[in-house]
This record gives sequence, structure tokens and C-alpha cells, in this order.
Amino acid sequence: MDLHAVEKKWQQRWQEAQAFVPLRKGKKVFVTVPYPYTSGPLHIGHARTYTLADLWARYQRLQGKATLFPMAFHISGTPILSVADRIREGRKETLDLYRDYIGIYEPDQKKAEAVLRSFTEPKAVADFFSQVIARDFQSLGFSIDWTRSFTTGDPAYRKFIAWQFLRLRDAGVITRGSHAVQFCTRDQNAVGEDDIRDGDLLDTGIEAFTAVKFPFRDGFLVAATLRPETLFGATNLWIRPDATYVKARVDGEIWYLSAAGFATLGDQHHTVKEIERFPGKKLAGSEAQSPVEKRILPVLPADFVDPAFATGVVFSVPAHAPEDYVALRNLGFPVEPIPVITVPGYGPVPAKEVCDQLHISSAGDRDQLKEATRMLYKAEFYQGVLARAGPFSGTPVKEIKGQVAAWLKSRGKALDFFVPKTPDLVCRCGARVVVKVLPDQWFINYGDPAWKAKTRACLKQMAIIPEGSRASFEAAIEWLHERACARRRGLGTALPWDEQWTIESLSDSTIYPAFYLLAHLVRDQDAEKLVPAVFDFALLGKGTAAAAAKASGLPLKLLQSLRKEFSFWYPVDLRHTAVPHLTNHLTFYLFTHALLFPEQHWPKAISLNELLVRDGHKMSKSKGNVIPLADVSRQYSADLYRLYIASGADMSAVIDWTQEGIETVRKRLLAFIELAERAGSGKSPMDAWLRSRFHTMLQDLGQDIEGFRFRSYAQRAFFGMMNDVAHFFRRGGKAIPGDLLKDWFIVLSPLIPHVCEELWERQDGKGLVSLARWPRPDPKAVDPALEAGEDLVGRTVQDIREILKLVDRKPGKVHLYVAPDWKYVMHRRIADGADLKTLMADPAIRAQGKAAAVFFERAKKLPAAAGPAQELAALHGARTFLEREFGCPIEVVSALQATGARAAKAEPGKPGIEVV
RNA sequence: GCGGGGGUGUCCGAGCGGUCAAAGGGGCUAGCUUGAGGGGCUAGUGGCUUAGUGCCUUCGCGAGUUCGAAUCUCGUUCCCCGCACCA
Repeated sequence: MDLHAVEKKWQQRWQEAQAFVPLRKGKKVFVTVPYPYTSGPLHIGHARTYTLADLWARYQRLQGKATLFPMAFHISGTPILSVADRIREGRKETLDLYRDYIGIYEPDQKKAEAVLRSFTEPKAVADFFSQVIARDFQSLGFSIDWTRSFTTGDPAYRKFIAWQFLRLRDAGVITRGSHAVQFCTRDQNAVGEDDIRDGDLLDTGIEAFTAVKFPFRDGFLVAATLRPETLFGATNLWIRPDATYVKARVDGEIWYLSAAGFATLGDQHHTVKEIERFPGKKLAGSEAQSPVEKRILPVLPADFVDPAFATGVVFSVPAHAPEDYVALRNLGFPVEPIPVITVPGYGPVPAKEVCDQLHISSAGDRDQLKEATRMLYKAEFYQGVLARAGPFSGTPVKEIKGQVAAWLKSRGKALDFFVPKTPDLVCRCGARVVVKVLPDQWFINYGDPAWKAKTRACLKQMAIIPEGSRASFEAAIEWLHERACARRRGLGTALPWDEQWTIESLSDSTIYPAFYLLAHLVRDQDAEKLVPAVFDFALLGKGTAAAAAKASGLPLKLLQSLRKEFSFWYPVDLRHTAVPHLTNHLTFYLFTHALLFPEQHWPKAISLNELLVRDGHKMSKSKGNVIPLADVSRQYSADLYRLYIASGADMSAVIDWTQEGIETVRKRLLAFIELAERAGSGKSPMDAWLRSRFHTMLQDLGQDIEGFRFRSYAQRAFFGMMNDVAHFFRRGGKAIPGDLLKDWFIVLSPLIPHVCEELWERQDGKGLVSLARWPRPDPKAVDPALEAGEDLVGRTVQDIREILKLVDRKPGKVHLYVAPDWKYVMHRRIADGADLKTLMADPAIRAQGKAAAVFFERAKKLPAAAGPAQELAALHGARTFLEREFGCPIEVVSALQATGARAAKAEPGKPGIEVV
């Protein structure tokens, strides 16, 4: 069978027949996968997700459910835009990269160059890649309904997103405020990890310090800290004597801080004006005041203060900071530590104890001091209770988190001061990256408690597969707070009430499965008519069709259809995707659904699969080990890929793509085709056995797929059944019964649909196997005794082999002794709980005397077995087979008709064996 | 640091209170197949023992719960992933 030709043939047939465009009839299943981003080609890792979803969708379809599995394309955001920018600028690495990408699909160099030139327009990039991705998906045989495709740049989609944001604002979750970001000084743009040089290796985070304003001279000495709760224990301030400090006007106040710290303030949304510069030693010896108490704090010199870090001013808490304690001691400055935290296992001045314990004598013991700080901070954080901390006294340290900072800020005594976790970051463009506080940003406030509660409720009613990921969702829901939802740059939808902002690309992709239900109907309409009233009616059922028609100018019938579509298909029954989407996209998905839709339209289930690696390594451009998706149909075959993906690893395990693995599966696939095509005719006693095996397997096979145990499904339905079929032929089976064969093809069609369609057609199956009905397990076909007999034969073969190995010679003849009836009786009664005494009441057993007592112990360990007559019959039936296997005569008798040690050893399910 | 998840035999990997010396592959070993093979088939692959058996040791490390633990609890250690304006 030519796999390529067969795959092409059936993909075309499916399309011609519109096989996967469902009708609104009967029970429905709506399954979605996040749409791909279209800045480049997809690789074989991406398709794992779509393959598993497709498998599931195909199974649902075989159950006779109206199954909708649509697909669209994501173009929002900055990457596509930057690609076009860089192509326009003629950057070599981008041109080379995209030339390669295009080359995957366009072998004609001239045409490829023309495509490349067109990429100066972002839309051309998006159009090209959405087309080729769609083609890739088709070549893998995904049962997608393509009639509903769209991109997130389509006018209708933008109307939908605008509506969504209006409703979010109505719900009161849109807020505005400032936001700290990494910022490129050249591009004047926020930059993410991807834009920063070595951003994947360095910590590109921003840390929010609390800058505390200590009244000082005519203004404030500003000290930054991560532990504002220790402020009540501050005894003095530290400055670096040899560094440069400034006096400056900041937001109308007078501040004193390091020159380096001052330089960052301008970016942090402060109005600044330098007044005077001077060396730090001019500050030493002066006095500041605690902002929370009347206490006077001397300003002292210290060389451990880094003037380039934060404000270059640190407040000193000798009772809890070993560094401060040691520095003060070394200075010989007479201050008493002021304890503010009580920690079990420590006295009043923990810092002193830790230092003594580690024998730290001078500030020179850097490592020791670090260790001491680490130990103490840990103990104080987890076990400490604030003892003397104004309104916070009595609160455990780990519970106060940002409370102290918030309290100080609200009183104007402190403010945020942002510090990059790694200093001196550089943008890919070469310019310096600074922390910038952007004012007037729009946020979605996922921190809203009522909203969180709703989202938790939404999660609670959902199935999460694997269930173990629920904890991650719960954590993500708790952790999520305000998220900036609009940017100044990028493709997408303008914020409807402030059009200079573009809605950020994860925020425009939360409830879009709903849009699949409208896309094909509104595509040809004037997008301007898609006013909010249309979506209010179609998606929320608000108002009437007539009112919406009037408000929009759209036909009444159209509005009715929209609502009908939505009502029929919503909610999403399954959203399947890869684990990395969990903490972002999927969590937003839950939040937004929980907020905008009534409970009946909340999502039903989410399933997650792990990623794919190649030969144990992540695929990446830099490693040059990426296999483009287009290679699957060219070099491997869609069904081979699907089989490998489904059977190679559990959904929640990383799957490793190896050439050897592929070859193994390829052999099995070809062997399957050969077996299935194996001509033959006639019946054999093995037919019933094979039928029984099939229906036994079938009994809970559907649950494997329902439960996303695709690996188990593939193992049983494909590999397991193949073994059975091989055994069937080995044991003298003539031909797989036709009806059984057809059922097998149906069962395997979600997994390897093309091959199954072809084989189905050759077996004169009616219509498409993809649209057939999943076979019902037939209890009448299941014959446990028959299977048990065959198991017995198998075990006996093993045992004979074992013995032959030990005796190490060619057998002249093998005798098989089936255990005497009384052993079967005892065995069964022991399984029912009978004890030896009761059993001995039976004369037939008592007659065996000691042998019965010995067997009693033994029988407890034996698995269930059929009766002696069945076992005798099974072995008799297998005689010619066994003789062929071992190349010698086999004799089967009941142990009753024999004597000797071997015959006496016979047990239920385990005949005695004598090799002569 | 915070949050989530893991450490299983030569390797990958299933198992998640008894049916576990532990599925399934890969590798390795042996036999068969011999219109050549690196292909196909069959068997073996912790130790000792044995005519198909039995025993011992083993599932990161240490302790515990239990008649019984790879599986549950606690501690410990190592590893992976996420931490936001990035799709």
C-alpha cells in the first residue's frame, strides 16, 4: 500500500464529502485547540496537540455525536509586525530565516523570493503562514471543519473583541494605572525576555523595592528595602562614603540619594531635578528621623553599601540583619539593637546569635555573613512573629507580605522603587535596557476577589485532564493579578474606548471559541454592522433578534441563526492544548468565561499534553534540529506520525521523537496493513477465540479514549490486537472474519484514519469509516472459558520451554497431565473462603489425605482456573500446534490416568509436564 | 525566592497499598529463519537456587504508618517547568 497516495486520496475524499462539517442534530461535542500563531511554520512538536485532539474528536464522531472541531489563526501581537519590519530593513538573518521557511513550501526559488519580498507587509506574512499551516494540518488528516476559519485580524473578529472589552469594562474589571517594564532606550518600547540579549539565560525580572522616606534636613533621605516590616527596628542609616550622592527635587520634595539611584528615577515616572552633587562622606555623621517613630537615626558610613543599587541608602536593623549587626560592632558605634521579630529558638537579638554561632568576627567574612543572613531570613519569614511593629504587632511575618509597604505608601512615607534583577541588561538592538514605569496603562484586574471566586467555581465544575494539573490551575488563579492588556504596538484590535491602544494578544484570545459559531455566518457581512447589540444577543441572549437586527441593520434571519448556532454548540466540551498554556492562556480563558457567560456556558473540560523533544533535546532554531511539520507527510506519513504520537508516550509525559522509534512503529504499521490485507478464506476454531478477544478488548476501549489514555488505547486496539491476530494465524486461524475486520478498522480509524479508510473500502465498507458507528461490544461473543483455555495453552508452552531449557536436550515426547477433579474442587472452594477443616469433610478430598493438606497451601496462591474438562479440551485442541512448536509428539491425559511425580504436580491452570 | 511537578531495573518509560522482580519499548545475549544482510521470528536479560520452583536484594536517601509500601505520611537531597505584557 502506498501510504502517501492513500493519504492524499482520502484527504481529498473527506473534503469533497464535507465529512467534518457537522450538522446541528442530536448530541453535540464542541472541541477546540488554541489556534496557532502565524509568524512561521509549525514543527512536529506543535502537531502533537492537534493530533490528540483530532483523535478524540474522531472518536466522538464515531459515537454518532455532532462533532465540531474548528480551527483559526492568530496574528495579533508584535512578532509578525517585527518580522515585516526586519524584512523591510533588509536584515540578513531574518531574510535567511524566512527564505528557509518559505523554501519548505515553495521549491521554486523565483516564486519563493517573490513571497519573501511580499513579507514587508505583516498581512502577507500572516496570510502565507496561515495557508501553509492549514495545508499541513490537512496533510495530517485532522478532521477539522475549515468552513469556520478566521484570523484574529479579520474585521468581524475585531468587532467581537471590541465587544468583549466593552463588556469587561462594564463588569468593572478594567483598571488603569502605572506599570514597571523593561524598556529599550533606543526603540522606546517595552521589551520582553525575547528582546533582551541573553534574555533566556539571565533573570530579566524587575524587583519592587519599597523606598522609605526618612525625614532628613530639608527633605528626605530615601532608603530602599525588601523588608519594610523591619523598619520599626531601624537604628541608623548607611551610606557609602566614597560614592556620589545628590540632593534633588523629586515630585516637589527634596530627596537625598545616590547619583546612580537618582538617575533611574526619571524613568520611574517621577519629575526630577538635580540640585547638588557631593560625596557620600558629607552625609556621614548627620542625623535622620524614623518615619514611623520619633527616634533619631544617625547616618553612618559603610562600604558594603552598593551605590549603584537602588537608592544607595540602606536602613540598618542590627537586631535582625547580621550584616548591620557586625558593621555596627566593628564601627564601635554605641547603638542598641531594637528587636522587632520574635523567632522561636532565638533570643531577643537573633542577628547577634547567628553571628556568634557562625563565629563571624568582622565584616570581612562575606560568605559567612551571607549564610547567616540566609538562615535568619528563612527562620524569620516562616516562623517569625512581629513583636514591636506598630499596628502590625502580633502578625506572623509570612502573612504580612506587602501590607507594611502598602500602609507606608498610603501615608506618603514610602513608594515603590523598581530595580532590575540583573543590572545592565542590553536589548538585542544593542541599546541599554532600563526599568521604566509606564503611566496610564490599561489593565485587566484578575485580582478582583469576586471574579476569582467565580473563576474557582468555574474550575470546580470542570474536568481537568490529567487531574493532577488542577493544582496548577488553582495556583494560577490565586497568583494572577492585574495584567496590562493593551500596548502601543502590534497587530490586533484597538481598545474601543481609547483607540491609541491595541489589545494585547493573549487578552484577545480568551472566549474566542464562541466566535467559531459566528465566523462563517458573518464573514460576508459589513463588519461595521457588528455592533455590540449583535453579540449581546447572539452570545448572551440579551434582548431580541428583532431589536438586534434593528440596531445593526443586519437581517433578522441572520441574527436568529447566530443565536441558534451559539445555543446549540456552546459550551466548549473540550479544550485541548499543551501544558505551557496553563498559567497564561487557559487561566485567562477560565476567568473570562466565568465573568461574561452564565454558568451553563462555562467550559466543560480541559486536557493537556506535554511537549515533544527530539533525541532527548528540545527542538530549537539555534540547535538546527527542528523538523518542520511539512516533513511529516513527505518523509514519514500522517498515519505513522499519528500512531507514534498516540502510542509513544502518555499524554502527560514528554515524548521523544527518535528515528529508531519511528522505524519501529513504521514496521508495526506495515505489518498491520499486511495482516489486515492477508487474504484467506474459510473458518477455523480460532475464529471464535479472536472474536472473543476483540470484544473483550472493546468493552472498555471507549473509556480509554474518553479518558485521554490514548497510549493505552493504541496499545490495546493496535499493538495488542495485532499480537492476537498473529497468534490467531500461528494457531491455525485461516482468515480474520470480515465483520470483525471491519469493526477493527472502525476502532482504529481515529488513530490511523487514512489506512483504515482504504482498508475499509477494500472490505466493501459502506461510506466513510470516519463516519461509521463505533462497534458495540457484544457480550455474547465474549467467551472467557475459551480465552482461558488459550491462556492455558500459552502458559503451557512457556512452561515446557522452561523445562526444556533446564534439561537441555531435544524432547522425545512430552506428556501433559491435567490435574485431578478434586484439586479443581478444592481450588474453587478455597477461593470462596473454605478452610481446610471444612474441605476435609468432603470424602473425595479426605481420601487424598496428606496430598490434600499440602495442596491446600498451594492452592491459595493459584489464580482462577476453568474446570478440568475445559482444560483437557483446550490442551487436546492445541495438540497439533504444540507438536509443531516442539517438534515432538504431545500426549494429553488426565492425571487420574497416570502415576508419577509429574502427574502429581498437576494443578488447576497448570498441567503437569513430563519430558521424556 | 515563590508556585507547580518529578526521581523506577543497562537506557526510555508504565505502575501509585497486596495479583510487583515490577507492563511496553530500545539496547544487549542466544536460537531459528538462511534468494546474502545491519531484515523477520522466538526466547533470555537483579542475585542465588530449581525440571516449570523457592528464597534474597531492589523502585533517589532516611525514618514512620500498615499484617503488607515502588505505591500512603514526615524529613532530606537532586532534577524539570512557570513567575507576566511573551506568543
